[in-house]
Amino acid sequence: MARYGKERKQETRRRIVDAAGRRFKQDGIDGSGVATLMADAGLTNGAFYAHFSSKEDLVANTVADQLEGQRERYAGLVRDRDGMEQLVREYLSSEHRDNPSEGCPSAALLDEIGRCAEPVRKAYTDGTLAIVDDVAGHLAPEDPASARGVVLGVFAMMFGTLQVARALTDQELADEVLELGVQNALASLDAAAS
Amino acid sequence: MARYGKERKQETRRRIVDAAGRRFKQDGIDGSGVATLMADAGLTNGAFYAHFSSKEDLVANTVADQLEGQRERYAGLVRDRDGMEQLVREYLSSEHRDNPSEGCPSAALLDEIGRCAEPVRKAYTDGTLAIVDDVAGHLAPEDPASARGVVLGVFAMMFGTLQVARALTDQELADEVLELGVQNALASLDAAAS
DNA sequence: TGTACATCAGTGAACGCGCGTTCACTGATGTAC
DNA sequence: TGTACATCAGTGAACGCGCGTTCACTGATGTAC
Repeated sequence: MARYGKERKQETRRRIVDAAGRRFKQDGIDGSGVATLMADAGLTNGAFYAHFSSKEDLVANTVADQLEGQRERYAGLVRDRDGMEQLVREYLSSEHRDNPSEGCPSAALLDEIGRCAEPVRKAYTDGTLAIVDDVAGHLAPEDPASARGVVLGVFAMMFGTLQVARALTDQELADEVLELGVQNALASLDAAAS
Repeated sequence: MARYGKERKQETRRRIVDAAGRRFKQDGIDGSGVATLMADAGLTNGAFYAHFSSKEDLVANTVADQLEGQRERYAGLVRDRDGMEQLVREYLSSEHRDNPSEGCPSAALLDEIGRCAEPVRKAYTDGTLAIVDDVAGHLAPEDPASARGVVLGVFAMMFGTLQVARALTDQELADEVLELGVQNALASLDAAAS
């Protein structure tokens, strides 16, 4: 099955990383086995080690890829206040709450990432800071450095809020928490922009 | 080894739940095996099913117990503004960040709890609302119902902030995120109290 | 008071299963002649 | 142009191990006589 052009292997690797991103966010990192991930990607377990040196290596690459995907998703929204508001409202929506596998990796995996070894946390730190710097650069173009902490704080708030909304069995209360989160996030961003 | 008074079995159960709380917060729920938990409690694996019907049963009971422990810890602090500030500063401290096994179960386990079956999420919902109602009742005694959402929002923010601080490899940045979180939390609580 | 018995919390080996990882093999392809 | 060969991504069985759970057994105790 080999001796295709080298881009063929890259495409397969991409399929594995995409499948892992979705599966991790749905079942957790510890909750997703290598054989399942490979089946998701349309392959058998043995092929895994032609692409990654270990499961942890995949986790680090998947975290980086997921965050880069988020950054690109946000890039178009982050250019003006209306876009920022749309970002916040989409993030703290019942659709996002109910579809973790298509959503934000931080909301789905953050406490597990915090328990991972350094390479995974490094990938998380770099990927998150790339997003935060993007947002801070548009929010306060004259002083992005000082906006960085504020933006990271707003994201941290949104991560926790979405996680709480997912854990609560009282859906009405979860909806209320999301809506209050929207108000808080917008207020913080508006304050930082002025 | 039996035929002790019935409080003897309760003490053993308590040891298991305490050990599980610490171990879950350190290694995650999926990352903690029953045999390890029982060894932590000074027992062997077989005794587990004399106390719990399944691992999930233990998880639900441990989540409830951990949150009740948090509630009691907060009860003394929540009575005035100085206490509230102390609560927030201790929560968003580097000590808490660096010692998850002795800390808040929400910060350590929230995304995993969100993936659990209904009984666990119900235990989480009830335990968290007990804390939130305690705080809201002291923060706005004349209208606790309306403060409930605000307080839950502030806690959600603190959960996400501590998780981010744990995941970042840049400790200085993590410290900054914690300090900004303190400011945000206090501002929200003060606004709700007025 | 002393002895035989019933209780049942806790032991530790075993169950089938899925985990992460390894490896001998396959077979479709690009290349060399 | 046609054929033999080298490549290597992917296969699928197997590795040792720990998982959650079950179960026959143990032995310290409270109770009955």
